[in-house]
Amino acid sequence: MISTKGRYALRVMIDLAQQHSEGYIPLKEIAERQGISKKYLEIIVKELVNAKLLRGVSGKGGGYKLSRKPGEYTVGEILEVTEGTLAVVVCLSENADKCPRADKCLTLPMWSEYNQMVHDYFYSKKLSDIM
Amino acid sequence: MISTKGRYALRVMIDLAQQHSEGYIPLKEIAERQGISKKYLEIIVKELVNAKLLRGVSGKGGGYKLSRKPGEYTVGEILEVTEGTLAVVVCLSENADKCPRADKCLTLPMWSEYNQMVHDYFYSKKLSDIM
DNA sequence: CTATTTACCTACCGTGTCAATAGGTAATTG
DNA sequence: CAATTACCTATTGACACGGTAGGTAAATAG
Repeated sequence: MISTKGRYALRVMIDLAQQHSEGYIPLKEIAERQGISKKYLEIIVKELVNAKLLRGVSGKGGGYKLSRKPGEYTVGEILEVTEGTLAVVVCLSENADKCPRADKCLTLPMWSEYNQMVHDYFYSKKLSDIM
Repeated sequence: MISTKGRYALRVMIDLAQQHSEGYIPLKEIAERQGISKKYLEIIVKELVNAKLLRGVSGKGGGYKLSRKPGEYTVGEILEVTEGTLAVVVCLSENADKCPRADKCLTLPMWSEYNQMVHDYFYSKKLSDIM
């Protein structure tokens, strides 16, 4: 299940996409507009900055801003930053050590197919598609 | 992410499907064949029994058995029993109270579409498809 | 140069779930 | 009666979720 963190991140990104080309937007404004605790958003936004999806500037007149155009973000990459992974089972996550049962595992093909489906869905959806 | 519980449940169901029409299979055998802790499987199997997906019989000669034919189970219902829900966001889970933002929520349509996709995938996949 | 505004940083907390383990009781059969 | 099996009730440690609290650093306006 997609957690609050991922869902909030997406809403922040959409919010910023809508204010795009208006300079830096303070988090306070976003939090109020979205009705989300600013304190909690700080954590989320920090991760988005670390991943270079956003740019943040301190001080008066500062705030946050998309670092690309809305059409150049996929929903998948936004979710992956905040959710850690989009993998649908642990065996298919990035840093999983090869399962010894993999060869004979009857369920693995299904998980792989499902995983692919989920990946394709979110990586073909652009931020600009949902604003 | 699908938890160990759901993945184990599926493996138990497949195991039993393969031993189908061989009477009741003791959990000990399944646990050994699958290389999963029997104690932990007890918890999972209990839920499957409660949901009437399996029949369990105590005593010598007892064990577990599918209550239907493998082709009559969907992967979706098996996962739903053990995972609690298949909903991809909390707003779309069974017992969620209507979100006040629903009308204007820009992300909801995407979650709904995604939710539908996941649901369709797992409910169109039969147990007999993955044995 | 100072006050204000903003991001950024560290720490903490309560609750719940996951993945098990432990140690029984009840039912059924040979 | 003995053996086998399911079934039941805890308990545990680790960790993630969804926050809150309170501070420091940077940048700008005046």
